Amino acid sequence: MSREKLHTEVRRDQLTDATLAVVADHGLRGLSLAAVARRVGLTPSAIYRHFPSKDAMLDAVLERLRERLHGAIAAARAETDDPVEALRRLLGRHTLLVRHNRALPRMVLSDDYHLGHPERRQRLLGVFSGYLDGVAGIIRQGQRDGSIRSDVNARSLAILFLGLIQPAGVLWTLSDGRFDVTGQARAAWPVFEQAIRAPAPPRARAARPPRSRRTPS
Amino acid sequence: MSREKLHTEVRRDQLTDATLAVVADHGLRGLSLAAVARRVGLTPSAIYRHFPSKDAMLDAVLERLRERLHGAIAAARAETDDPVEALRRLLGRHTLLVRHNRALPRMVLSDDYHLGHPERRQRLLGVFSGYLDGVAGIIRQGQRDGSIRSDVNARSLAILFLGLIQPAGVLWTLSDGRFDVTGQARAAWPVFEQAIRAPAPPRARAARPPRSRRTPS
DNA sequence: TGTACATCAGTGAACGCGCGTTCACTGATGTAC
DNA sequence: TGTACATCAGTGAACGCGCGTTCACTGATGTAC
Repeated sequence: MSREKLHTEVRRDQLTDATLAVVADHGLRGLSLAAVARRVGLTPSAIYRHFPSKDAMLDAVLERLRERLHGAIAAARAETDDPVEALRRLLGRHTLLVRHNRALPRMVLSDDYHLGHPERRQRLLGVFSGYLDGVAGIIRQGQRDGSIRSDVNARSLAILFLGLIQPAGVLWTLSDGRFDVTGQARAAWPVFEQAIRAPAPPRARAARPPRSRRTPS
Repeated sequence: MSREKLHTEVRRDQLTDATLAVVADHGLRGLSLAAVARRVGLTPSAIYRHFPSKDAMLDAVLERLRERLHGAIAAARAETDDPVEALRRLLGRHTLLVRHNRALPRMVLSDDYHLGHPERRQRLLGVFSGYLDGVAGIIRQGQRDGSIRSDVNARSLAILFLGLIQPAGVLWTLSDGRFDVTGQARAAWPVFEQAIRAPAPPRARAARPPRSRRTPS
């Protein structure tokens, strides 16, 4: 057959992409070296020229996802100084990310990926925590400048923010793309925005606490 | 060895329980007939006396999860007439459900379970939708009696409700039970409650819209 | 209450399959002279 | 610019393994008489 020979860095990139594509189409269960190799136009055994094992290849894939997630946060922060607006943009970016990387929810949520690999679960938890830290950072900025309520800790609000996308992402995956993630994000955002805004604006009109009957204990 | 012979209904129950336990401990990837059989004290081939295939056994497991999820909704509704209070109780029940059924998030979220089985994905989506319908039902009741805002459709709010638990459940799974799901639910609930409450109470004080700068288009 | 028999939940050996991985090899590519 | 050689990305056959499933069988259990 005499296949083309390419440098290992190029192949590593191709293989990582192909892995993401296979996972997007067939899930982690359907991820075999044969499927990845087929997509790139190689023999399964050729993969071992570029990765020492299937696990190592999956690690490279996780690293790529980590970059994209953290990139979304950095981009959202760079675009504006208003923390609430940054969150709104991050929501949009994250929604796009999920839509263009069907493999993302599959890999992050599927236990197959990390069960039995304690160090990998640790890494995945790290990616998750890193993302939450980024969100919490934006929120803390808002709490400092008074635009975001301070009576709930930033981390809890960050997880709540994740709740804007995650269930929608799951529904989107389950419905095979028929569920309207973007629409859900658009509908849910104003509710979230209103919920996190600081109750009393700086220019006080009436120092009345929010309408909730129960005061947080 | 002369194992004890039990009626097939009893064994089916045992096998379903054992499957949930194996999935909880080792994930769907670690779910083998051998592991399930070992847990019950049987030979792998004995399972075929009670289920025609591994898939059929998994279907029975999903049915059990469906019952528990829907049971939580029914119980929450039965306990109170106040829709907001019903949601609060449902959150508590759902949290408990996740904590006692580690297999629940694993099976519902893991694509391994449904990828390549279109009819099963359909069923899973049905379970999901059924749950959301139940939540949306409670919300609609609140929208009718004026306790829950009507400017956002009930289904979107229901998905937002799911967002109270799902990311926490994922973190809980990833951290192997170290993440405090209950605490997160407790912190997030007041924010959510306040966000969904109808902006203007019936006894009108001032017909001013909420503080959001952007009006929903 | 005892006996004869049908039922059916159990066993264990064997199967075919797909998988990740290894290994000896090939031959294109880049480099030193 | 040509030649000789080391490097290294490719191949394909073969491996061992675990898995779901089948099958002939066994023997306990429940029932009809």
